[in-house]
Amino acid sequence: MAYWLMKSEPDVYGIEHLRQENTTLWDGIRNYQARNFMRSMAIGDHAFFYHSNAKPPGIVGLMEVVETGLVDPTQFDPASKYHDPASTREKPRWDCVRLRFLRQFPRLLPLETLRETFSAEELGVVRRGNRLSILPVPDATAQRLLTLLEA
DNA sequence: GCCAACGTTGGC
DNA sequence: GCCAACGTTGGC
Repeated sequence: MAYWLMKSEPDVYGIEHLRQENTTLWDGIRNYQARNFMRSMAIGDHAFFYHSNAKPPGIVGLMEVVETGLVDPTQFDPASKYHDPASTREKPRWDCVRLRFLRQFPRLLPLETLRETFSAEELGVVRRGNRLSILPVPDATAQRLLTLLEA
């Protein structure tokens, strides 16, 4: 089972929303590297929920991948900010996964603490200027994270 | 294929 | 508001 880190702005879609909905389609990803990471996800993988553009930014929860290889419907919707006129139903460019709420941690683990604890190799999100909204988390890092988040 | 200009993410 | 770190676009 692999671990991932997935960013979302809490004002747009935060852990509270997921807790209420139980599952969500992680749509709107328009970066090929992030898309390719989603494509390599497997059902049962776990993902850390990261609040970006938050005060402070940090990890707040844990999710489970419950469906993979889903077409992102927003690419066909002219009213959506994620509309992609170059994408066709025959050859969709963007896809997504479905995630299920597993838990919300007792406290947010701030980026500042992550920077003090992990190198950029151990946890890519601590790299300055990192813009990737989906990142793989090495297993050893994930285990240390879970310990920190329980405390 | 190169590269300058421009756009986006996201921390601070 | 600023800026770092990219990704994308388009002229050539």
